[in-house]
Amino acid sequence: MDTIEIMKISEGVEWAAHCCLLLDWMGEDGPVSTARLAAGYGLPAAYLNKQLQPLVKAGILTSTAGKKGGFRLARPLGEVTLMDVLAAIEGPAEAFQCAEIRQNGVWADLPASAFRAPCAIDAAMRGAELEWRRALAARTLASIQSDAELQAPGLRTQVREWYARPRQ
Amino acid sequence: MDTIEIMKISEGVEWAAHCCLLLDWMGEDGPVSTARLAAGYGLPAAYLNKQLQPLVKAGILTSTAGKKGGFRLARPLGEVTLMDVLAAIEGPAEAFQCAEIRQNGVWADLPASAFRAPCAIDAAMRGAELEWRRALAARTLASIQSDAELQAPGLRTQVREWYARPRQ
DNA sequence: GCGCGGCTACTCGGATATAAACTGTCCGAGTAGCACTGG
DNA sequence: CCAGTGCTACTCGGACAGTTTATATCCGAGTAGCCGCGC
Repeated sequence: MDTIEIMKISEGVEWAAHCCLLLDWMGEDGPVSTARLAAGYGLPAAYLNKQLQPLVKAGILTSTAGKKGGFRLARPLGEVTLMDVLAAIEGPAEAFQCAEIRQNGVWADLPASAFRAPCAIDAAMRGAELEWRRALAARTLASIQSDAELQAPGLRTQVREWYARPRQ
Repeated sequence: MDTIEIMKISEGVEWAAHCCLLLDWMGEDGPVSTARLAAGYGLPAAYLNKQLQPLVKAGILTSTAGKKGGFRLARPLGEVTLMDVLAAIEGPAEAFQCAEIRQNGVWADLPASAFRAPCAIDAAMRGAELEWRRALAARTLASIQSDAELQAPGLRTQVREWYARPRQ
């Protein structure tokens, strides 16, 4: 087994996005607890809870404690982008971090003016990453939900029925 | 200190890109050993060697052993893109890996036809990532080198002089 | 003088430790509902 | 019957381990140059 899977985005991003969609579908029924969310996707409940916490801090979800508590959307899905979800979990830092190694050796003797302009490699990487972030920011969870419902009509009621049915 | 720096791209990518540029500048002087490359950027030599190995396997560099051995560019910088370098080191896998968690719980009872279409979240993430990869593939190392030389004219000769000068 | 053989120094390449991050689990503080009690 | 109060069950939130990945280092196989020797 030699599966290469590096530069991986935390799976928490996928979990969080799915949960946001589900929270919208279940929105009228009040908060949904971590246990129920996890059951709906076959995920470890405690870890899912840990992954959703940053979304609360980011203002995407609200959490209520107590007997009938759980998570709820803090704002409509149309105002939440994939970029918001990813930034909440993975952090705002960029994927490529230039260490300015050019200043360590060969270029150490160059005048400081040579470093006014950013490293050309860094600039190119940042530019490409910006494209990525722009595409993510242009995509709201509402549009994704719309796509999902288009692929499988009646998804909303189906989900609500599944959750209404008593779990074994 | 709580600096968030996740979803990080391996620093080997930056090292490799810089080394490719330098190998082009030094191209006429024969192979450049890991030790000299590392000295030029203040990097750990053994680890840099480890990072450059995938570039050899990817056909970007060629390595020659022996007394005056080292690394050399396998093809001109105009035929090497940032995407090539990143794919060589980080692997060809995509950053976002959809685990299809939708099939685990709520949607388990849906007919198989509902899963013919890919997960809407996965589709959106892949689309954004594709933009990123496209931008990286459009950028050759030659164009980056051109930018660097534009910012600091005479860089080529300066680098060659630094390497010609005996190290202390 | 010239060719050849052995030697040496240096190279890459992979196997081996160490540190960091991600993944997963557990328990406690706190709260909202609810039942009970007294008026 | 109704309001107040204490209790209980359930929630999130953060503190605590296990496992994979990234980082760093070291040593061996192998090669190219070079020196010395013999012809």
